[in-house]
Amino acid sequence: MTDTDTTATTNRTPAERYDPAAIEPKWQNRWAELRLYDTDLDDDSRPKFYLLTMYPYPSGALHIGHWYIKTPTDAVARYRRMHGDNVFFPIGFDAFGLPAENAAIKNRINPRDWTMANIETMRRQLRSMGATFAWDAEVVSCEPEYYKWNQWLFIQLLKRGLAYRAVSPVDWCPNDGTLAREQVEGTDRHCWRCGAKVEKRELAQWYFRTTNYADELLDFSGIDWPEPIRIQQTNWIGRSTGAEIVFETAPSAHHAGGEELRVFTTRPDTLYGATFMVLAPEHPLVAELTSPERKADVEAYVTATQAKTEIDRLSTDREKTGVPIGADAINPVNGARIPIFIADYVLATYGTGAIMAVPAHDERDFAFATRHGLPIVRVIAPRDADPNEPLTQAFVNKAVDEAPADDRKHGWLEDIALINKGTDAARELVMVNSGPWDGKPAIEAWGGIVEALAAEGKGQEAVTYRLRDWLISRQRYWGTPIPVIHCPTDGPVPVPEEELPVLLPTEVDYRGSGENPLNRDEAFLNVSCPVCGGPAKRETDTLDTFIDSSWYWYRYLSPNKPDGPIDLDLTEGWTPVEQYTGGAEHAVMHLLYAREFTKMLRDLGMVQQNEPWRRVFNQGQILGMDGERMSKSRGNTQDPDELVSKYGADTVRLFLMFMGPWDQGGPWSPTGIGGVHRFLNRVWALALDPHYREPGDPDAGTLPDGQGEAAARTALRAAAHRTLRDVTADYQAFHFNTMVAKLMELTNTLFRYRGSAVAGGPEWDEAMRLLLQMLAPAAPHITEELWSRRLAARGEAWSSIHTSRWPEVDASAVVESSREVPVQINGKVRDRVTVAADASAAAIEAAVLASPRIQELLAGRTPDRVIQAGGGRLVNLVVRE
RNA sequence: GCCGGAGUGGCGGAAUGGCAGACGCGGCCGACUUAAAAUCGGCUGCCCGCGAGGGCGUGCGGGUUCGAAUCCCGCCUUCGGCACCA
Repeated sequence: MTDTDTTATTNRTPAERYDPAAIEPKWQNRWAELRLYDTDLDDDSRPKFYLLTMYPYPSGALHIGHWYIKTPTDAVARYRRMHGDNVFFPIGFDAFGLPAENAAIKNRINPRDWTMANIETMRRQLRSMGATFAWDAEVVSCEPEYYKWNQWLFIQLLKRGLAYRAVSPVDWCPNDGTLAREQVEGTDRHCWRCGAKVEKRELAQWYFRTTNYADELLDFSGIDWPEPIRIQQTNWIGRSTGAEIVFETAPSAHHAGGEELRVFTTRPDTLYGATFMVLAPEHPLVAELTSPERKADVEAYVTATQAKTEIDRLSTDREKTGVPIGADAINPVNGARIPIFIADYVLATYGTGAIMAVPAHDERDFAFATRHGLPIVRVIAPRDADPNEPLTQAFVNKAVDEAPADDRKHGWLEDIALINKGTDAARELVMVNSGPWDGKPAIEAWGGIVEALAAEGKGQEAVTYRLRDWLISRQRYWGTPIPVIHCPTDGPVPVPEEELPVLLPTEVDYRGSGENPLNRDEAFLNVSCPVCGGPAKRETDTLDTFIDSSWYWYRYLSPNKPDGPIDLDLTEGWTPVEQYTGGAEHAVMHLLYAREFTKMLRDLGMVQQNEPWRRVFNQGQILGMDGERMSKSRGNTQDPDELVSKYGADTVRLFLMFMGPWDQGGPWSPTGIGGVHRFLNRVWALALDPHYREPGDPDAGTLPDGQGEAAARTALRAAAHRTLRDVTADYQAFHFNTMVAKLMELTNTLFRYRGSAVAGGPEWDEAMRLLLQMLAPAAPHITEELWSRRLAARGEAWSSIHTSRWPEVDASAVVESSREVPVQINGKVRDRVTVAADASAAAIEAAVLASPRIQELLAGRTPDRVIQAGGGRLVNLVVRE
């Protein structure tokens, strides 16, 4: 802290210094006392505006990244209130999750104690932002009052058949149990905690039937979301239309054959070109079909596959490895025997876990065939081409490559349609090496072959998705216990609703391991079966925390409702949420899970809407100075408290908004925060002392050259209203950085007139009022202070600037009488001419041609063309050389 | 690897088919001050030129257009996500 007493000895300014430390707590307390931002959820007299920011994970202390996320959203809340909206802007904590367990194991404390202490710290820090959260509505997801309803909803979904149990593999460490992907380290895949080699283990786990909703999730109608998020979700869902085709295994020395092998393909038209088949190494028939002499190789390959991540397996530039299993399949259309392989580029979780390989028409299959010396048979070719000429690469579709880019995005079927429409790139493609189909147009084969198969019961059209059902089981302590009891007689039985919540035991001993401690908690584990009363075991898996975050904003509306998760009446009045803001890293998973969960809630009758949020804005992520993600463990966090004590909350808020576009994020750097602080000081100085003349400015107190007093008044008013027009648009579009820049510009303009004849006059006064109101949502404390002084000076009773009405643009103030037109010759700016604001095109052209500089450059030539762009905003003279 | 975003002065960024570099930081110069700090004002993309002025310039290479940071094609770099981090 610097000693501010020295100001008394300088004659810099007679006015009082801007001291945020004195102002900010004062107004924060005043707002709290007056309950200025409490939301009356039953007030129907004003438009409702539900503004939601992603509830934070209580990781420890707030860092600057939290401020980056929250303060612009708070500015929006304040901006909407100034428009008379009834704004609901709640906050809570996403309190279950892995970091609490990691901290608990490491420090031998209880995850709940760790979490609750962090929440306490973060609550205090969130208040210091001057944010207008509706704290009464707070939701903390690790409280039984909340997770009880996770359990209740799970049971409803189970009864509806939307939750089910299936076996699937997890990454498993013998010492620490199930591992998250981030807990598996290195190419040798060892455990992050103990270093042991990670294995796969098959576990029975719980799922939600997400895929039921796949088609509906592709439909974004009725919501207004940024296109990149919609595209990412659409690609994540990955709908493909194709066919399921039934192959049969061929008899062999060791095997009778005749098993069905179903494949999914998007290219049934290429069926005659299938020269081998590939199963996922995890395919259930692999063990059975493998011949004795291939067994060792196949098993080794299966084991090797387990050590690979899906990202590795799907990488298109990796060598396409695989091994034959010593069995053949029979192509249903021509009876050809084709060898069966396993290869890791085929995934068990997609389609049927098996493909027919058509190397001539698929790049991955082509690579595999080339590597393993398998035949490549072309079945589609241009009519005039030699069908048996060897291919150097997969013939995916030459016509597609030459088609206009927009058309190329569509699939094969559309491309064929396009070819038949006779586009420039169109070329007639015909079937070859395809028995009865030879010579027929390729466009007929796709549907025709599927139809023929269907007639014989050997295939049908099918749709498959990249999206998989949602695995909701977690082998962890710190989460919502799954309310199920496993009875040896009755199987898995839901816990009766009147016994909810199934409480998480408060005492927990990790014994230094990541293994779920619930597995050895005898008191928790041993229960009687709700059906037969016999001895039974409680489920020890807990729910994925993405479930907590899939409905918390509904709970905010009635956080204490004792007899159900959601208040239907309030929900109907207040949701879908008008605006949701949160990190871009959530563009797919959280934002998709929660959409799906909302649709399930709708099907349970808990809500009457299809989508949870009308608008979504993903802000960028603020990184540490090292360019890495900010985290306590990396030690690259910035403590906002430090900055707040030095500059005040208003400066920090404003600086975060000014840094750059909000959806971009970027590495944190405090460089430049002084400039924002200086800006607030200038606003302060203008408001307190309009007549002060700077001794350091030679022009202080004078009007700009050639500007009379009347013109100065008009110019001041025009600047204020133009700023209001632009700033309003910027708030609306979340362009906070340019919003601040425009307020700085207006401040600079006011500074130019400070101490002059127009300072303190009605136009000045209006400009000051607009400046304070425009700045109020972003810098709430300083504007409230200056507003209160302004009211006092005018002898008016106090009322908060934040309840004042957002001003209206006076369009007549914005219009100008003349404007400057840049003049280009062949696209290079060579001159500017001034014309009347309403000058006609002819008048502009005349003015341009009359310019001495332009005449000189034209040197007697007449322009070949005169282009007036944007209604005469710019003129381009085209002169041929 | 796949999907999505971004690349512009010394730095953060503005401009999304029409004046490249708004606004701010930093730097230089000046005013005020005994002085320093603070504050205020001016200049500040690069190159050539005393100057008037000219040339070059938005990651790289091509293209469309009277006109491209912006649109299209092909690359490069970087950030986010890839299903048990939240």
